[in-house]
Amino acid sequence: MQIEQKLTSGIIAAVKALYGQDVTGNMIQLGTTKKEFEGHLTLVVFPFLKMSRKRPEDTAQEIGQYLVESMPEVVARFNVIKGFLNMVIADPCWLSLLDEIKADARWGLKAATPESPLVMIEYSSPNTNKPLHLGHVRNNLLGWALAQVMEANGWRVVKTNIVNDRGIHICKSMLAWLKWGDGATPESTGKKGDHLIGDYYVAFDKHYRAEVKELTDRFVGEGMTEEDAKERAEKESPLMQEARAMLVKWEENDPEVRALWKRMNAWVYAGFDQTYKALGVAFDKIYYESQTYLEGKEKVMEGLEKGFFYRRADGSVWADLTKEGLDEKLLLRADGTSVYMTQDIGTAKLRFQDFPIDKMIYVVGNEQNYHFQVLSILLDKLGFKWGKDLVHFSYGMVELPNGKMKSREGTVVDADELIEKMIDEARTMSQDKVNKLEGISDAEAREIARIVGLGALKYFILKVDARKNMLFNPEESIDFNGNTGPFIQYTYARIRSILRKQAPSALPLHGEEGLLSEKEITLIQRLAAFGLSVAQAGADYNVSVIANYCYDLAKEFNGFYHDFQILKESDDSKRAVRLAICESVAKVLRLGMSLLGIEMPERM
RNA sequence: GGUUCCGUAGCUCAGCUGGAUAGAGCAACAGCCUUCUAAGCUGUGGGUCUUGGGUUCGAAUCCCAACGGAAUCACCA
Repeated sequence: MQIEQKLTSGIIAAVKALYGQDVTGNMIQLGTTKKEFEGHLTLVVFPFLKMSRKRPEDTAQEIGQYLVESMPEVVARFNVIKGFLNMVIADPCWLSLLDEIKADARWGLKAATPESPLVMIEYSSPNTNKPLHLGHVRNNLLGWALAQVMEANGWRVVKTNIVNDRGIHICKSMLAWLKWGDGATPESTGKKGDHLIGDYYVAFDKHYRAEVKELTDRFVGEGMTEEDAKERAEKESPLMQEARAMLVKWEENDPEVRALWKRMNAWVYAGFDQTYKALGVAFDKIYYESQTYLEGKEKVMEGLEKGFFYRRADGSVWADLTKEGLDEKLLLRADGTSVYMTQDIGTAKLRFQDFPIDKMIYVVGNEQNYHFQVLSILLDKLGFKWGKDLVHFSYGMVELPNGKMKSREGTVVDADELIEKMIDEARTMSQDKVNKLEGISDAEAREIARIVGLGALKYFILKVDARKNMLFNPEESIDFNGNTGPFIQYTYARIRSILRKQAPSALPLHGEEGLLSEKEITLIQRLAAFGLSVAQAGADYNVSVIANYCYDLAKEFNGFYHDFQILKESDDSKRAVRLAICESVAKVLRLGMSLLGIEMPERM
């Protein structure tokens, strides 16, 4: 950083001295010099041509000359190609920069203070009627990583989860369990609670569809059209009617239904906790929809009084958003019960009571873009200061080679199974390389496989832009070579192996010419840029920036590792520099990957 | 139809706050382990950046339009 700053003020002085004009910071375009040219930093001089009234080449030449003369300790020499001024930065600058990086344990990261603005991030938000799948995995990993990135940008962060623990879908599982469960529990079956409940949800669906089909056929036999018959069958299905009756009982606080509900939800939570723990995600505050779903009404009534909303003849309450280019949106049904939107308003109210929120980020799939567009307008109207600028961190779907995941067709990729499979594959992989893990206990080997397997999975998901739909091919998607989590972990493990043999010593800060190679300077330059990636990831809500940064750094380091000796370098100064680079690369890789929630193994 | 998002190598993706000859990985082929961990490194082949206009000294990047794909437009959540 410091080098760019020095250069910037040097350039401002140069233009002033040469052309007698003031330049603003944004006219100064300093970039990394392309590999095929000599130099480290490049100034684009086109913006200055109007001041110099000279050809690009001459302008660049003049500025370069001025810089070399005025600040030789920074700009050692330069060359000009068209309108580009390529500058070679003097070695001592790089050395002191490396020293700075080495000394800072949290290089590139900002720290929050009690006065920092507070951002609440909602993510995960599961239904309690079935286990988590790959879509949830993407949500959870993104939410966690985003929280880390915001923290690294100096925000105070509250991670929250709104659990959808009530509604007809839960009743379906409950009913199925009562009918066909025969008292099965996680203990009696040895099944994870969420999977057990999921099984009954599926069972309900299966029976329900059979029932609907049977009824439809009967109605068709009685002369109805296929379409009408199906509609009637769905309406009259005894199973569905039973489920609805159960929901009514639940809302009436029926002790028996409530007791069963609590019992079954507890099983699911135990299961979720296990999956969350395996994924390495956690929450600061969990809200339950059963406790919040009534909260929104008051706010809606308030909006009604203030004339933001209106009431229809049947008593239902609506928001008219046609002026905003959207539709009219229902907020309260005619019977006074709330809908999804109302609940989100209520949750917002509770959250604002609990925390002094400056910014709210919802990590929710892109199928709900419209919902959040509306929610933002409504919260703004209702006076939430962060409503207008709420962020819907909208991520794309995970698709399988044959299309979308569909629970009905059994094409859902289960989160627990996937995690287990990744760890197994990492284990198999490392067993092919026994020589490396010699003398390692079985427990350690398992821990490494866990770190690497999860690293592969997490990196695979987080390296792509969250907005895009992504393809997951169970057979070939998750690799351990190339642009992958294990590649970066492996780079880290190799460095750690070196550092175990020799710790870095103090740097020679005024090395003689030729102490640093171009590869080393490139690495220092890249290390220095970590903070920029962190800032960009935070500003754009784009965690993939961090993943790509880590990959580039690891790739760059591997080239260096291949070409240069480190421990065997006989020149003490050179060895000290190389060890410092090793240590710094390892540190920044660890920091970067930890923003993604990816752990790093000391060996693998 | 309205709204939002996406379109870059055979495949999966970077690059998008305008800058030099558009980059990685996978897959294919050819090399590199008696030397710090080969989950690595090096090389070869592979591109009308969907198309057409516009702005600019300069466009994959910004603007407009078309085409192609996705999501959504529920008294489900």
